[in-house]
Amino acid sequence: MQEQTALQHRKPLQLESFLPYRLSLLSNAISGAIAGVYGDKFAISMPEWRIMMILAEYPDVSADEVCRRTRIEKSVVSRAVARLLNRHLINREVDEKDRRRSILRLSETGLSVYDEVMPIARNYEAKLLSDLTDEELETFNAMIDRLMKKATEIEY
Amino acid sequence: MQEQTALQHRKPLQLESFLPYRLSLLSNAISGAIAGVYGDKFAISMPEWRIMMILAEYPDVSADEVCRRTRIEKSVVSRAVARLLNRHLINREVDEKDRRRSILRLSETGLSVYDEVMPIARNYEAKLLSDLTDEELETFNAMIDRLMKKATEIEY
DNA sequence: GGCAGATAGTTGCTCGTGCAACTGATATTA
DNA sequence: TAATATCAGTTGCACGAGCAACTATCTGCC
Repeated sequence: MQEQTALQHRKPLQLESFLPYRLSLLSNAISGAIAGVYGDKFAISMPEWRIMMILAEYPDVSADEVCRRTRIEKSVVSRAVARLLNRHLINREVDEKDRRRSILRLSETGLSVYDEVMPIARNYEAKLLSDLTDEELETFNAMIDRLMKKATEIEY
Repeated sequence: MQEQTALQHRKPLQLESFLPYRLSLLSNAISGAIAGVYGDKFAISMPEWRIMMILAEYPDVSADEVCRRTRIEKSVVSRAVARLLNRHLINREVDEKDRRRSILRLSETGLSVYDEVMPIARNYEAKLLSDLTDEELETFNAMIDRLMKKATEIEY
Protein backbone atom coordinates (compact mmCIF):
# COMPACT_ATOMS: atom_id res chain seq x y z
CA MET A 1 0.00 0.00 0.00
CA GLN A 2 1.19 3.44 -0.90
CA GLU A 3 0.67 6.59 1.06
CA GLN A 4 -1.56 8.67 -1.10
CA THR A 5 -2.39 11.63 1.01
CA ALA A 6 -1.86 14.42 -1.50
CA LEU A 7 -3.72 14.80 -4.77
CA GLN A 8 -6.32 12.32 -3.72
CA HIS A 9 -9.04 14.64 -4.89
CA ARG A 10 -8.08 14.11 -8.52
CA LYS A 11 -10.12 11.53 -10.22
CA PRO A 12 -8.42 8.19 -10.51
CA LEU A 13 -7.34 6.41 -13.66
CA GLN A 14 -6.57 9.55 -15.63
CA LEU A 15 -4.07 7.78 -17.82
CA GLU A 16 -5.69 4.38 -18.08
CA SER A 17 -8.97 5.89 -19.19
CA PHE A 18 -7.34 8.38 -21.51
CA LEU A 19 -8.37 7.52 -25.04
CA PRO A 20 -5.10 8.51 -26.74
CA TYR A 21 -3.24 6.27 -24.36
CA ARG A 22 -5.66 3.39 -24.74
CA LEU A 23 -5.50 3.57 -28.51
CA SER A 24 -1.74 3.74 -28.43
CA LEU A 25 -1.53 0.59 -26.31
CA LEU A 26 -3.94 -1.27 -28.57
CA SER A 27 -2.24 -0.14 -31.74
CA ASN A 28 1.19 -1.11 -30.41
CA ALA A 29 -0.03 -4.50 -29.26
CA ILE A 30 -1.57 -5.31 -32.62
CA SER A 31 1.12 -3.84 -34.85
CA GLY A 32 3.77 -5.48 -32.71
CA ALA A 33 2.17 -8.88 -33.03
CA ILE A 34 1.90 -8.61 -36.79
CA ALA A 35 5.40 -7.20 -37.09
CA GLY A 36 6.47 -10.47 -35.48
CA VAL A 37 5.02 -12.36 -38.44
CA TYR A 38 7.16 -10.75 -41.13
CA GLY A 39 9.95 -9.60 -38.84
CA ASP A 40 10.94 -12.96 -37.37
CA LYS A 41 10.75 -14.92 -40.57
CA PHE A 42 11.89 -12.46 -43.22
CA ALA A 43 13.56 -9.64 -41.29
CA ILE A 44 11.24 -7.12 -42.87
CA SER A 45 10.53 -3.89 -41.01
CA MET A 46 7.11 -2.33 -40.62
CA PRO A 47 7.64 0.40 -43.22
CA GLU A 48 9.06 -2.18 -45.60
CA TRP A 49 6.03 -4.37 -45.14
CA ARG A 50 3.63 -1.50 -45.66
CA ILE A 51 5.40 -0.58 -48.87
CA MET A 52 5.12 -4.16 -50.04
CA MET A 53 1.40 -4.13 -49.29
CA ILE A 54 0.96 -0.98 -51.34
CA LEU A 55 2.97 -2.43 -54.23
CA ALA A 56 0.95 -5.62 -54.16
CA GLU A 57 -2.15 -3.54 -54.46
CA TYR A 58 -0.94 -0.82 -56.79
CA PRO A 59 1.98 -2.01 -58.88
CA ASP A 60 4.07 0.57 -60.75
CA VAL A 61 3.56 3.49 -58.43
CA SER A 62 6.26 6.00 -57.54
CA ALA A 63 7.93 6.35 -54.15
CA ASP A 64 6.04 9.58 -53.72
CA GLU A 65 2.74 7.81 -54.26
CA VAL A 66 3.84 5.26 -51.66
CA CYS A 67 4.46 8.12 -49.22
CA ARG A 68 1.00 9.51 -49.77
CA ARG A 69 -0.70 6.16 -49.38
CA THR A 70 1.24 4.87 -46.38
CA ARG A 71 1.77 8.26 -44.69
CA ILE A 72 5.36 7.20 -44.15
CA GLU A 73 7.94 9.98 -44.25
CA LYS A 74 9.77 10.17 -47.59
CA SER A 75 13.28 9.60 -46.21
CA VAL A 76 12.01 6.49 -44.46
CA VAL A 77 10.46 5.31 -47.71
CA SER A 78 13.67 6.09 -49.57
CA ARG A 79 15.76 3.97 -47.22
CA ALA A 80 13.19 1.20 -47.03
CA VAL A 81 13.05 1.07 -50.83
CA ALA A 82 16.85 0.86 -50.90
CA ARG A 83 16.78 -2.13 -48.54
CA LEU A 84 14.02 -3.83 -50.50
CA LEU A 85 15.97 -3.32 -53.73
CA ASN A 86 19.09 -4.73 -52.12
CA ARG A 87 17.26 -7.85 -51.18
CA HIS A 88 15.61 -8.08 -54.59
CA LEU A 89 12.14 -7.93 -53.10
CA ILE A 90 11.14 -5.09 -55.41
CA ASN A 91 12.21 -3.73 -58.79
CA ARG A 92 12.67 -0.11 -59.73
CA GLU A 93 12.86 1.68 -63.04
CA VAL A 94 12.87 5.30 -64.07
CA ASP A 95 9.64 6.81 -65.34
CA GLU A 96 10.57 8.00 -68.83
CA LYS A 97 7.71 10.48 -68.82
CA ASP A 98 9.16 12.14 -65.73
CA ARG A 99 12.70 11.16 -65.02
CA ARG A 100 12.53 12.29 -61.40
CA ARG A 101 10.00 9.58 -60.72
CA SER A 102 10.70 5.95 -60.05
CA ILE A 103 8.39 3.10 -60.86
CA LEU A 104 8.26 0.45 -58.18
CA ARG A 105 6.84 -3.05 -58.16
CA LEU A 106 7.24 -6.29 -56.28
CA SER A 107 9.72 -8.73 -57.78
CA GLU A 108 8.83 -12.39 -58.14
CA THR A 109 10.59 -12.99 -54.84
CA GLY A 110 8.80 -10.10 -53.21
CA LEU A 111 5.50 -11.39 -54.45
CA SER A 112 6.16 -14.83 -53.05
CA VAL A 113 7.08 -13.33 -49.68
CA TYR A 114 3.93 -11.25 -49.78
CA ASP A 115 1.86 -14.31 -50.63
CA GLU A 116 3.37 -16.15 -47.71
CA VAL A 117 3.03 -13.40 -45.13
CA MET A 118 -0.28 -11.89 -46.05
CA PRO A 119 -2.45 -14.91 -45.19
CA ILE A 120 -0.81 -15.10 -41.77
CA ALA A 121 -1.43 -11.42 -41.16
CA ARG A 122 -4.99 -11.73 -42.36
CA ASN A 123 -5.43 -14.78 -40.18
CA TYR A 124 -4.17 -12.87 -37.18
CA GLU A 125 -6.56 -10.06 -37.95
CA ALA A 126 -9.40 -12.57 -38.29
CA LYS A 127 -8.60 -14.16 -34.93
CA LEU A 128 -8.40 -10.76 -33.35
CA LEU A 129 -11.83 -9.86 -34.64
CA SER A 130 -13.39 -13.26 -34.17
CA ASP A 131 -15.39 -12.22 -31.13
CA LEU A 132 -16.96 -9.27 -32.88
CA THR A 133 -20.10 -9.65 -34.91
CA ASP A 134 -20.12 -8.18 -38.41
CA GLU A 135 -22.27 -5.40 -37.12
CA GLU A 136 -19.93 -4.61 -34.25
CA LEU A 137 -16.98 -4.55 -36.58
CA GLU A 138 -18.76 -2.19 -38.90
CA THR A 139 -19.58 0.08 -35.98
CA PHE A 140 -15.99 -0.03 -34.80
CA ASN A 141 -14.64 0.81 -38.23
CA ALA A 142 -17.12 3.62 -38.64
CA MET A 143 -16.03 5.10 -35.33
CA ILE A 144 -12.38 4.92 -36.32
CA ASP A 145 -13.24 6.83 -39.49
CA ARG A 146 -15.20 9.43 -37.60
CA LEU A 147 -12.46 9.91 -35.02
CA MET A 148 -9.83 10.07 -37.74
CA LYS A 149 -11.79 12.76 -39.50
CA LYS A 150 -12.24 14.72 -36.29
CA ALA A 151 -8.60 14.32 -35.33
CA THR A 152 -7.44 15.91 -38.56
CA GLU A 153 -9.92 18.77 -38.26
CA ILE A 154 -9.43 19.85 -34.68
CA GLU A 155 -7.03 22.48 -33.57
CA TYR A 156 -6.44 21.97 -29.91
CA MET B 1 -4.05 6.63 -64.59
CA GLN B 2 -1.67 3.80 -63.82
CA GLU B 3 -1.34 0.63 -65.78
CA GLN B 4 -2.52 -2.03 -63.40
CA THR B 5 -2.54 -5.15 -65.44
CA ALA B 6 -0.88 -7.54 -63.05
CA LEU B 7 -2.19 -8.40 -59.61
CA GLN B 8 -5.54 -6.93 -60.42
CA HIS B 9 -7.25 -10.03 -59.06
CA ARG B 10 -6.18 -9.11 -55.54
CA LYS B 11 -8.81 -7.35 -53.63
CA PRO B 12 -8.31 -3.62 -53.44
CA LEU B 13 -7.57 -1.55 -50.37
CA GLN B 14 -5.65 -4.22 -48.56
CA LEU B 15 -3.68 -1.70 -46.57
CA GLU B 16 -6.30 0.98 -46.14
CA SER B 17 -8.78 -1.53 -44.76
CA PHE B 18 -6.23 -3.31 -42.64
CA LEU B 19 -7.19 -2.80 -39.01
CA PRO B 20 -3.65 -2.63 -37.59
CA TYR B 21 -2.81 0.07 -40.10
CA ARG B 22 -6.01 2.00 -39.47
CA LEU B 23 -5.51 1.93 -35.73
CA SER B 24 -1.92 2.99 -36.11
CA LEU B 25 -2.93 6.01 -38.20
CA LEU B 26 -5.62 7.01 -35.73
CA SER B 27 -3.39 6.53 -32.71
CA ASN B 28 -0.59 8.56 -34.31
CA ALA B 29 -2.93 11.35 -35.31
CA ILE B 30 -4.40 11.66 -31.83
CA SER B 31 -1.19 11.17 -29.85
CA GLY B 32 0.60 13.56 -32.17
CA ALA B 33 -2.00 16.26 -31.68
CA ILE B 34 -1.86 15.96 -27.92
CA ALA B 35 1.91 15.79 -27.93
CA GLY B 36 1.72 19.19 -29.58
CA VAL B 37 -0.02 20.56 -26.51
CA TYR B 38 2.71 19.77 -24.01
CA GLY B 39 5.54 19.56 -26.55
CA ASP B 40 5.26 23.03 -28.05
CA LYS B 41 4.70 24.87 -24.82
CA PHE B 42 6.80 22.96 -22.32
CA ALA B 43 9.13 20.82 -24.43
CA ILE B 44 7.90 17.71 -22.68
CA SER B 45 8.12 14.40 -24.52
CA MET B 46 5.37 11.80 -24.63
CA PRO B 47 7.00 9.43 -22.14
CA GLU B 48 7.68 12.38 -19.85
CA TRP B 49 4.07 13.47 -20.03
CA ARG B 50 2.80 9.97 -19.33
CA ILE B 51 5.03 9.72 -16.31
CA MET B 52 3.70 13.04 -15.07
CA MET B 53 0.15 11.79 -15.50
CA ILE B 54 0.95 8.71 -13.45
CA LEU B 55 2.60 10.76 -10.73
CA ALA B 56 -0.35 13.14 -10.60
CA GLU B 57 -2.56 10.15 -10.07
CA TYR B 58 -0.33 8.02 -7.88
CA PRO B 59 2.19 10.15 -6.04
CA ASP B 60 5.16 8.45 -4.38
CA VAL B 61 5.43 5.47 -6.67
CA SER B 62 8.72 3.95 -7.80
CA ALA B 63 10.13 4.10 -11.33
CA ASP B 64 9.37 0.42 -11.62
CA GLU B 65 5.73 1.05 -10.78
CA VAL B 66 5.71 3.75 -13.44
CA CYS B 67 7.01 1.21 -15.95
CA ARG B 68 4.27 -1.22 -15.11
CA ARG B 69 1.55 1.38 -15.32
CA THR B 70 2.68 3.18 -18.47
CA ARG B 71 4.14 0.13 -20.24
CA ILE B 72 7.11 2.28 -21.07
CA GLU B 73 10.45 0.50 -21.23
CA LYS B 74 12.54 0.96 -18.08
CA SER B 75 15.52 2.62 -19.76
CA VAL B 76 13.17 5.13 -21.34
CA VAL B 77 11.61 5.80 -17.94
CA SER B 78 15.05 6.13 -16.38
CA ARG B 79 16.12 8.78 -18.89
CA ALA B 80 12.77 10.56 -18.81
CA VAL B 81 12.94 10.70 -15.01
CA ALA B 82 16.44 12.13 -15.27
CA ARG B 83 15.21 14.89 -17.59
CA LEU B 84 12.22 15.63 -15.37
CA LEU B 85 14.51 15.84 -12.34
CA ASN B 86 16.85 18.16 -14.20
CA ARG B 87 14.02 20.51 -14.92
CA HIS B 88 12.70 20.21 -11.38
CA LEU B 89 9.35 18.95 -12.58
CA ILE B 90 9.54 15.97 -10.22
CA ASN B 91 11.28 15.10 -6.97
CA ARG B 92 12.95 11.84 -6.10
CA GLU B 93 14.00 10.28 -2.85
CA VAL B 94 15.27 6.88 -1.86
CA ASP B 95 12.82 4.44 -0.33
CA GLU B 96 14.37 3.70 3.05
CA LYS B 97 12.47 0.44 3.31
CA ASP B 98 14.11 -0.75 0.09
CA ARG B 99 17.09 1.29 -0.91
CA ARG B 100 16.99 0.10 -4.51
CA ARG B 101 13.68 1.85 -4.97
CA SER B 102 13.10 5.49 -5.68
CA ILE B 103 10.05 7.45 -4.64
CA LEU B 104 8.85 9.85 -7.28
CA ARG B 105 6.38 12.70 -7.13
CA LEU B 106 5.54 15.86 -9.02
CA SER B 107 7.21 18.99 -7.69
CA GLU B 108 5.21 22.18 -7.23
CA THR B 109 6.40 23.26 -10.67
CA GLY B 110 5.50 19.90 -12.16
CA LEU B 111 2.09 20.07 -10.62
CA SER B 112 1.46 23.52 -12.04
CA VAL B 113 2.53 22.34 -15.49
CA TYR B 114 0.25 19.35 -15.14
CA ASP B 115 -2.62 21.57 -14.07
CA GLU B 116 -2.07 23.76 -17.09
CA VAL B 117 -1.70 21.00 -19.67
CA MET B 118 -4.25 18.50 -18.47
CA PRO B 119 -7.33 20.64 -19.11
CA ILE B 120 -6.14 21.30 -22.66
CA ALA B 121 -5.57 17.60 -23.25
CA ARG B 122 -8.94 16.75 -21.75
CA ASN B 123 -10.53 19.45 -23.85
CA TYR B 124 -8.94 18.01 -26.98
CA GLU B 125 -10.22 14.57 -26.04
CA ALA B 126 -13.68 16.03 -25.42
CA LYS B 127 -13.73 17.74 -28.81
CA LEU B 128 -12.55 14.58 -30.45
CA LEU B 129 -15.38 12.62 -28.89
CA SER B 130 -18.01 15.33 -29.19
CA ASP B 131 -19.79 13.63 -32.07
CA LEU B 132 -20.16 10.35 -30.24
CA THR B 133 -23.08 9.71 -27.96
CA ASP B 134 -22.34 8.37 -24.50
CA GLU B 135 -23.56 5.01 -25.66
CA GLU B 136 -21.32 4.99 -28.72
CA LEU B 137 -18.33 5.94 -26.62
CA GLU B 138 -19.08 3.17 -24.20
CA THR B 139 -19.32 0.71 -27.08
CA PHE B 140 -16.07 1.98 -28.54
CA ASN B 141 -14.25 1.67 -25.24
CA ALA B 142 -15.64 -1.78 -24.66
CA MET B 143 -14.38 -2.87 -28.07
CA ILE B 144 -10.94 -1.49 -27.38
CA ASP B 145 -10.87 -3.54 -24.18
CA ARG B 146 -12.01 -6.66 -25.95
CA LEU B 147 -9.48 -6.25 -28.75
CA MET B 148 -6.73 -5.50 -26.25
CA LYS B 149 -7.55 -8.66 -24.37
CA LYS B 150 -7.59 -10.71 -27.56
CA ALA B 151 -4.38 -9.16 -28.81
CA THR B 152 -2.49 -10.22 -25.71
CA GLU B 153 -3.92 -13.75 -25.85
CA ILE B 154 -3.39 -14.66 -29.48
CA GLU B 155 -0.37 -16.41 -30.82
CA TYR B 156 -0.24 -15.83 -34.53
C1' DG C 1 14.97 29.62 -74.87
C1' DG C 2 15.99 30.73 -70.19
C1' DC C 3 15.13 31.70 -65.45
C1' DA C 4 12.29 30.99 -60.98
C1' DG C 5 9.89 27.99 -58.48
C1' DA C 6 8.03 23.39 -57.60
C1' DT C 7 8.64 18.37 -57.20
C1' DA C 8 10.91 13.41 -56.61
C1' DG C 9 14.12 11.33 -54.30
C1' DT C 10 18.60 10.98 -51.47
C1' DT C 11 21.55 11.89 -47.68
C1' DG C 12 23.44 14.00 -43.23
C1' DC C 13 22.40 14.68 -38.68
C1' DT C 14 20.18 14.38 -34.33
C1' DC C 15 17.36 12.17 -31.26
C1' DG C 16 14.30 8.69 -29.17
C1' DT C 17 13.81 3.73 -28.44
C1' DG C 18 14.79 -0.77 -26.85
C1' DC C 19 17.90 -4.47 -25.86
C1' DA C 20 21.53 -6.10 -23.11
C1' DA C 21 25.00 -5.65 -19.84
C1' DC C 22 26.07 -3.67 -15.59
C1' DT C 23 25.82 -1.83 -10.48
C1' DG C 24 24.16 -1.89 -6.13
C1' DA C 25 20.53 -3.62 -2.91
C1' DT C 26 17.57 -7.23 -1.22
C1' DA C 27 15.67 -11.98 -0.84
C1' DT C 28 16.46 -16.88 -0.59
C1' DT C 29 18.45 -20.94 0.71
C1' DA C 30 21.90 -23.95 2.41
C1' DT D 1 26.17 -16.20 7.53
C1' DA D 2 27.87 -17.12 3.02
C1' DA D 3 26.56 -17.99 -1.62
C1' DT D 4 23.23 -17.33 -5.12
C1' DA D 5 19.44 -15.51 -7.28
C1' DT D 6 16.43 -11.74 -8.00
C1' DC D 7 15.23 -7.03 -8.51
C1' DA D 8 15.47 -1.55 -9.21
C1' DG D 9 17.58 1.47 -11.80
C1' DT D 10 21.44 3.16 -15.02
C1' DT D 11 24.22 3.16 -19.00
C1' DG D 12 26.32 1.60 -23.62
C1' DC D 13 25.14 0.60 -28.04
C1' DA D 14 22.77 -0.03 -32.42
C1' DC D 15 19.08 1.19 -35.04
C1' DG D 16 14.97 3.52 -36.95
C1' DA D 17 12.54 7.97 -37.49
C1' DG D 18 12.04 12.59 -38.89
C1' DC D 19 13.74 17.12 -40.18
C1' DA D 20 16.43 19.84 -43.18
C1' DA D 21 19.52 20.52 -46.80
C1' DC D 22 20.80 18.99 -51.23
C1' DT D 23 20.61 17.17 -56.32
C1' DA D 24 18.25 16.41 -60.37
C1' DT D 25 14.34 17.07 -63.07
C1' DC D 26 10.29 19.32 -64.55
C1' DT D 27 6.75 23.24 -65.07
C1' DG D 28 5.31 27.89 -65.74
C1' DC D 29 6.14 32.27 -67.27
C1' DC D 30 8.77 36.20 -69.32
